[in-house]
Amino acid sequence: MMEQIADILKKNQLSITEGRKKILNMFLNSPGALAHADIEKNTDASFDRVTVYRTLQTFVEKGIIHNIPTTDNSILYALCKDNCEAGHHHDNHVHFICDVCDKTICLENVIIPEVRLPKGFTQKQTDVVISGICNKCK
Amino acid sequence: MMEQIADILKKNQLSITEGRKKILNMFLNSPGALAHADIEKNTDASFDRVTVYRTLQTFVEKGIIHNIPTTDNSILYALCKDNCEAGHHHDNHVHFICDVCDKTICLENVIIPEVRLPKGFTQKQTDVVISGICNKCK
DNA sequence: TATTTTTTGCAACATTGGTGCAAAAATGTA
DNA sequence: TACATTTTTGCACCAATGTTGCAAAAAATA
Repeated sequence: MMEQIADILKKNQLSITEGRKKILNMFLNSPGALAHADIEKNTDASFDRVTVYRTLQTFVEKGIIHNIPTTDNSILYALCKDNCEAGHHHDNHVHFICDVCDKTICLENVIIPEVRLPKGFTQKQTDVVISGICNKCK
Repeated sequence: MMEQIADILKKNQLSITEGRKKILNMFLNSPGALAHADIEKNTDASFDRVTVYRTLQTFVEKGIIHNIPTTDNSILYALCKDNCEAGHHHDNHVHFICDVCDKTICLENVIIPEVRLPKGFTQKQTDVVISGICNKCK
């Protein structure tokens, strides 16, 4: 398991450090998305706040994680699937926020439908955020 | 015009104050969404920061405005159309964020296509945020 | 107009995010 | 393994954003 994590870091030309391994491990073991606070408040590993910020930034740049739009002023991060590359996210799945457990889940299999924009608009990225009740809370 | 504004406030059982009138007016005259900072940095009206926060909160609660999901840690607000009621938003249009002018536009006529969720998920609200280049910047 | 209720502004605080720099850790090389 | 180089980390400090309590001011009500 820890081998797999080191591999991911190596593949992305990142130094293998305790912090990065532990944070990446959190994502691999999390069913949903994580906020900065979730990582900082992790009990069995304490990093400096700044380290967490920088690690998350690095992971986003490398295409290991992506961030998810939210209606409050928080930033959520989730693991990218294999088709994300450094500096280029292909993030075409739906994000689901559960009103009960408050978790955000990437619905990898739900593809975003095509949206036809009015004339003159050029479309680059489309984010779909659906809220409701998830399969575990119903 | 100012009459219309007072009416909206009255209809929502809100005291009619200078601050609320001016902030609501900004929304009525804005083609797109507004951030807290846009309102605070408004030149011809200066309110206390706290007043702006509280006014926006109140407007969201009353269903006058709604907030739009973003991938950064900002909150965007936009006017609700008539079918929003207090505590109950029906916000089924697409939001467009222009990468050039950085404005957010509600595309009222672009209806969100139906998304089929996996079994067990109940859908309440769907937000679609598309980024790219708007019709004015192209 | 007078009284009651609501809203505002101020001060103080909490949280979140960013920067520069020296110490520490990781990497590459002999 | 030991060393030099590069990268990352932690600390101190700063800036922006958001919140709360409370007295003064404004709006609604009688």
